[in-house]
Amino acid sequence: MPAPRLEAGSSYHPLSGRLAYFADLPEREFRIVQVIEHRLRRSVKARTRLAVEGAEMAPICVMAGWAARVRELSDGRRQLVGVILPGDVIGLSARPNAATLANVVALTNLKTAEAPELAGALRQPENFPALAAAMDLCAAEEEAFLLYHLVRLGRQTAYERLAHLLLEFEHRMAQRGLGGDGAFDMPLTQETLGDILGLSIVHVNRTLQQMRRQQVIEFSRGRVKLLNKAALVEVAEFRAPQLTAG
Amino acid sequence: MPAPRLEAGSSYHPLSGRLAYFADLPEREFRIVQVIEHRLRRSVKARTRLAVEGAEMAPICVMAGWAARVRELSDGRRQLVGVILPGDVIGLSARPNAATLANVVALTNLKTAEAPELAGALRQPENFPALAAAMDLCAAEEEAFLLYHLVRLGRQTAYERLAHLLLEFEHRMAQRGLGGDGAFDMPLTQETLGDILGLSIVHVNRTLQQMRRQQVIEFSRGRVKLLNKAALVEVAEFRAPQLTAG
DNA sequence: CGAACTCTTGACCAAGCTCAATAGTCGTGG
DNA sequence: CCACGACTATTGAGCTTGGTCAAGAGTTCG
Repeated sequence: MPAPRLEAGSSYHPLSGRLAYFADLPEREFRIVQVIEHRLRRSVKARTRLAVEGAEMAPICVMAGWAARVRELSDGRRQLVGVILPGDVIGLSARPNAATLANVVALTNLKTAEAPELAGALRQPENFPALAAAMDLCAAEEEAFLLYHLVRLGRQTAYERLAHLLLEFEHRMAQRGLGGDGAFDMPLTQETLGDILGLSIVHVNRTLQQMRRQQVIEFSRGRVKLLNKAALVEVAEFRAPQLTAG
Repeated sequence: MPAPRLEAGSSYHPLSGRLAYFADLPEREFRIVQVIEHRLRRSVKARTRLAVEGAEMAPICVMAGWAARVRELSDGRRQLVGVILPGDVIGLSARPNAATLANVVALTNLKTAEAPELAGALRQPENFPALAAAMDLCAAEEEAFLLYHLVRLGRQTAYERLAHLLLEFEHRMAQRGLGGDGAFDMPLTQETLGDILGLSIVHVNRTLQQMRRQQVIEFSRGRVKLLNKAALVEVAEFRAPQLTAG
């Protein structure tokens, strides 16, 4: 696995990057996030199972590397039902004893940090109003991405699916201060992209080639550059999630 | 639209049927549910839009009829990202000002009842512990169904998708006291099934015919009977969601 | 430096789509 | 209560997107 490339500034702190996107945290609440980000990080090897479907788990924040929620069929087919980027938290639920709904596996080597404070804050929103609100918005955004995923799989062509997925990744990475200007690290194999997009590895390859030939993307050694974002937005009908009413 | 067929007993009360499945509500909390169920119901015509993406909305319980969460592409392709059955509540969020994430449309004529009390209970779980817990489980179950939906669309064949969907419906309908013995009302056109399953109307038809020929299902005039549930479970790899740890 | 992944490309195949035509159903208005 | 119009279901024919199989070339890491 390629070592995570480090961007300027906030990239070391993807969790606070993400939460800051959703709410302005007052000093007292921000300190909780800092505690998590400075906590000793655990190294996790690629392919390790981080969570088991049906089991309970304590909240963990992914600080570096990518992971995914996975469902598998008995004959080996598998579908990634969610992609977890640096700054995402897994095992976070307002409800104690919540069962995890899908296995979670590390797609690359990871650095993780435990984050029990976040579960606590979620259960006492009156004490951590901004933090709880930001986490609620994170949860809503995750649901929005699930809906994106459904539309991609149900009604879009391979080309549209891939374009839409890349735009989602670009949006999410930029949000947490990783990448910018349409460029970001995407340490995924084409096989993994296939398991996300519901496509065969061969077809993922051909679709990538087509986008390269048309000069709308670059993608090599784990780094993506969107060369013609407007064209991608157009074909994929991508719109960033709109989470607040008004 | 066919008039909703009425089953024995709790079918008039799909909301309490559903909540009772998840928690034993003490008298005091159950009364809230009864208030909602005896409230004057509003008739909603098929195809009416019940919620608009990005807008805020007050909680509404569907008491009879089916609805769906929908995403549409500009060229007319559409994907139903969730199916709403009697007893399901839409617009329920712990967070005030929550934007709806997808349009909601009535698939049949509906009877609906406003349910603001549920939002209140969700925000004061200490006052309504059983009710809040039941609603949390409902929300978890809904997420589990979203994951089912992703696997169907991403990695299953048309036959498997349809089998899996029918089993999900059977499970959900039985849970709220509608149908039983593998039979239930499903007032959906084949076009709608296609928009759920990511298939063309023609292919839905052929797949249904195949199942009928094999005598694993009956489906006519809005009523489904699963004649060989074991076979369906086997091909679709269906497992009812497991929501609590331990 | 070799083993194990990963990517790439060609050739062929098939699940599922589109188009088209016909037959049934259902709800509504007269 | 019936007839009409609008949906809805069914079926055939031919096509396309994306899958499978296979083989070779790059990478990467121990």
